[in-house]
Amino acid sequence: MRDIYEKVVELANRRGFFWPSARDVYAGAPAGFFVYGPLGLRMKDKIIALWRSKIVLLEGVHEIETPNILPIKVFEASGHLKHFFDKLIECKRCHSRFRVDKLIEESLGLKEHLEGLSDEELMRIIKEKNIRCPKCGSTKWTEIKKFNLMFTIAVGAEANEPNAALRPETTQGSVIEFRKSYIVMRGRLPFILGQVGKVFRNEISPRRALIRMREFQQLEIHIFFNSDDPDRIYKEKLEPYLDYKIRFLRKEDREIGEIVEMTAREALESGYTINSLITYWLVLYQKFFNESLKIPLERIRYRELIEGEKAHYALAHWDLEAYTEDLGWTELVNNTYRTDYDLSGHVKVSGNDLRVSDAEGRKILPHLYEPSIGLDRVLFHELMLAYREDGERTWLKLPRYLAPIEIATFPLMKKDSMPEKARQIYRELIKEGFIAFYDESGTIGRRYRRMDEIGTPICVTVDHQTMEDDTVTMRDRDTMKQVRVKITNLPEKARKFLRENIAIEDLQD
RNA sequence: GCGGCCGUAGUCUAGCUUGGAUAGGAUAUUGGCUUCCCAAGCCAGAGACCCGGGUUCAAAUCCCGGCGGCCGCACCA
Repeated sequence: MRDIYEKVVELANRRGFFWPSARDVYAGAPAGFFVYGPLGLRMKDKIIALWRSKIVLLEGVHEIETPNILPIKVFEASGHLKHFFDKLIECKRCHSRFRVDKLIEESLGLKEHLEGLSDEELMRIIKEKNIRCPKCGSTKWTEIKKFNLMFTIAVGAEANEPNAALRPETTQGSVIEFRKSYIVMRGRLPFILGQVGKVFRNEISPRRALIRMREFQQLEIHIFFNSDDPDRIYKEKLEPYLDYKIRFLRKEDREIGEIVEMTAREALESGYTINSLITYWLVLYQKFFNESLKIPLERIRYRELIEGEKAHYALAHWDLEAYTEDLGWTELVNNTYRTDYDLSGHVKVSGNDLRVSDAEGRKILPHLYEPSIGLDRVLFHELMLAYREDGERTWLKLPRYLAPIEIATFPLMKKDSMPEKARQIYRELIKEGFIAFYDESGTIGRRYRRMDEIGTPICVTVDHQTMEDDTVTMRDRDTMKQVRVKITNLPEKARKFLRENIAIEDLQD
């Protein structure tokens, strides 16, 4: 099955998970922006809730919220400005494009970078040195084109020039608020901030639905730690997981594509994962994606990035990737060791001392390790991995606790007080905290299929027998099997079924 | 942004080559009949030619531009 991608996009659009923004009303609406419909939004909230319960709360993360708009100075300090305004030039013959500075540096064998030069100066070098296209050898070039990969804006009614930008990552908010957060929370190192937030990147060509968007959402953890003592706390925390196997695609294995399973102990002791802190978080996130988000281990790997692929701020960098037949390996989490790159950048540009005191009263500029989840990509992969069809029906075999509707209640027929009874059960389920849904339109079979298609794990049906003995049937989405239970036991049983990976038969009274 | 292919109801699609009268079908959806445990049937309703310009008596159809989609290249901090 190689067309699941398209089926999921179609289903998501048709049933209200997500769809392209503004397209129906304004035909030329730009790509890369998506609406989350009612079902998609619920599911997204559930993924966030799962992350909060499994990571944020357990790991002592202080979650904060920082603005989407930040002064442009911030991005000067973070290095984004320099790296976001690429100057590209295109070969007129073969249409290959190159970064102007790289082209000149590589053609002339220069070691010095040419960042300070103006467009005119760069063009003069290209003409004078007769620089050829590395691909086809032509010397005919277009003008230099600038690619602004950040959304800049003018804040203030009188501002004409851009003085701020939409953030391309939530990290900078955490970095510039780190010291304040540390003080108000009476922090000690390692000190952890977390953010759920929208970020904005002016991608050249957004593609593949939720995979590459211009506005998307990150779940970020920012761990600030003393680089002289990266094992503090984490040596003990890692202890129970030393035999846990982490799946790596190391840079030396990239050619053959072989994934190496390394125990946390091996990874740490060989120096590959640098310190206990990083090793622990690599373990934690692999476990989270496997055990909580239910992505099979064989579809998960950490891909080690090499020079040139790594972000400008990264000392070490692994992408947690997930495999699907349609999209291949896709990055879901950016795991970067950013050192003190960001903090020291802000110290330099702002002139402020951003160091904090440790327990012994020493001033420290902490290092930063950051696992950053691309939320939209995670949701999309959950849908792709859940998609099932067997010729008869289509269903989403989602982890039960991620389903946007948890339990549906139906009257078997629209008569004999069945609708009233089913509605009453529906209301009780809502009071019990379930996301419930009531439907009486169409035949019972059609209603089951509608729920299957959006991944609703349980369908409860009120039938003739209900009216006699106050029992209902509970139907399992995946097997279509039904058991009969007392209405009074329904909430408890449904809760158990949604939380635990048990069979419907185990709920029989 | 470049090259190739493409754009018709919510979804899938016929029609386009060779311009012509009410844009056809399937499915989903809404109301009614049927009364029922896995997308049954019948009746009725609503719903579309991506946007703009041009050629023409006449454009879904031909031409140009824009926007968007898919694949490849590039980009992906």
